[in-house]
Amino acid sequence: MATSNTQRSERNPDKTRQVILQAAFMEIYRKGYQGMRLDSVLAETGLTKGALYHHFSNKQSLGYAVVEDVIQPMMASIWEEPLIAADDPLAALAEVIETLPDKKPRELILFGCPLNNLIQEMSPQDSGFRERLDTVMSNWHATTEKALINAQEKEFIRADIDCHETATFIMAALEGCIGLAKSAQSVDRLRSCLRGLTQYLQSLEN
Amino acid sequence: MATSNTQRSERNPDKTRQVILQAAFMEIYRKGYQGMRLDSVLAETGLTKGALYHHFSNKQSLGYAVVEDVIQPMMASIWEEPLIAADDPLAALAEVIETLPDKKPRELILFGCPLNNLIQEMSPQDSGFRERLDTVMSNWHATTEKALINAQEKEFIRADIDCHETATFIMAALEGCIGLAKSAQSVDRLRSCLRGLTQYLQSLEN
DNA sequence: TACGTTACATACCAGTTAGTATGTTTGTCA
DNA sequence: TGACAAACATACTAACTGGTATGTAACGTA
Repeated sequence: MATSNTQRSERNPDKTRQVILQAAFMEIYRKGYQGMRLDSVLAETGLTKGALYHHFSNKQSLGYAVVEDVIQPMMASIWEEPLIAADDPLAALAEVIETLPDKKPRELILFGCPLNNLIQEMSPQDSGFRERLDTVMSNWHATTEKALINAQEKEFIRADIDCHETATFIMAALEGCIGLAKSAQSVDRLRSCLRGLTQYLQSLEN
Repeated sequence: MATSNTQRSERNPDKTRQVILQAAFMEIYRKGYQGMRLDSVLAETGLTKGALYHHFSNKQSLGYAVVEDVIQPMMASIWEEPLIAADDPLAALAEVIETLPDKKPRELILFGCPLNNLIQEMSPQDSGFRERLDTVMSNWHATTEKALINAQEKEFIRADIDCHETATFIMAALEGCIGLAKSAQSVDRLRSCLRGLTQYLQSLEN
């Protein structure tokens, strides 16, 4: 009964799994899925092949797990939580977008959006990735659309606006801004580009 | 003196180089630079290692050449030529954007934009790629900005618009739309998303 | 406390892939 | 026409990389 719960490293399979997932995520974020090397992931965690292949059946399933267990919750925490119960959903949306460069400016400019990176790389090549990534996109779209509908009901934005289509465009424009900043590797360029998006958001106002 | 100029395959180094470049471009377009295999390129062309390493010093320089000699001219032909001398630059811009899904719908949805793909994959990893891709982006931005300034001078769009920033946002939004369509693999979704962009363009009008 | 299972570690393998060394043919030019 | 360089082809290698086979220590459990 004397289980040492001091999160030390005696034996903790759940934590081990998370450690692998997190390291794999960072490697994929930096090098892409195809560029990610299992050996690099293991070197960073201090674990070995045995541990990795105990928790994941192969490289592909590790990649899938990164989408489902890392990227999906990450997107939810960034978007769902701030938007779900905001008084002014449009303002909340603009707030999230504008403060994005402040969170992790260096990583965001260097490596872009983890979700978008994987979509661009893997969607055409692997249907398993495509379906999982599409699910994350659908969830994101749903929360964005809900926020817009909510804002429309509260008459913050015009009644003639197609919330479904607008949500799609906002997502696209945002990913586009982040992606464009990557070629220039400049925070200023990111902010400048995002200003165009906030202007667009303003053009929706009632 | 009897050089058979019937473009047959006696010996034609320039053509050989172009054949390699074109095959490499398609492989990169489909699999990414890291996913592109020299053997696949050679298999498609019917050539061998000797030919490839005679024209290019290594994989990297082949990748660089694809950016400079294939992607750069491709972007120029799509953007510069239609916009450079249009009577109504804003309408011409909207025209290019709207007709984009009609050109190569299948490839565009499956594999996205060749330029954006390479930026997202290679900019963080290889400064040689980054600089060359940034040059292409700068040229594209210059022509877009010129079109906007031209439209502003002809009073097609409002005088208070920052053409530099707006050009950046248009590029970002367009790449975003194309990228988003990839996860859904749907032409409808691309068109729907582009409608948001054309709406934005309309909001610039005088 | 013996036993089986989980959670790893270690050692190794086979296929892939960029790159090289060398040979051969074609065109050019003195 | 003979020599020389350009334009390839062929054969090979070394390193990487995902995956496997096997061993072992921790943990729950009857």
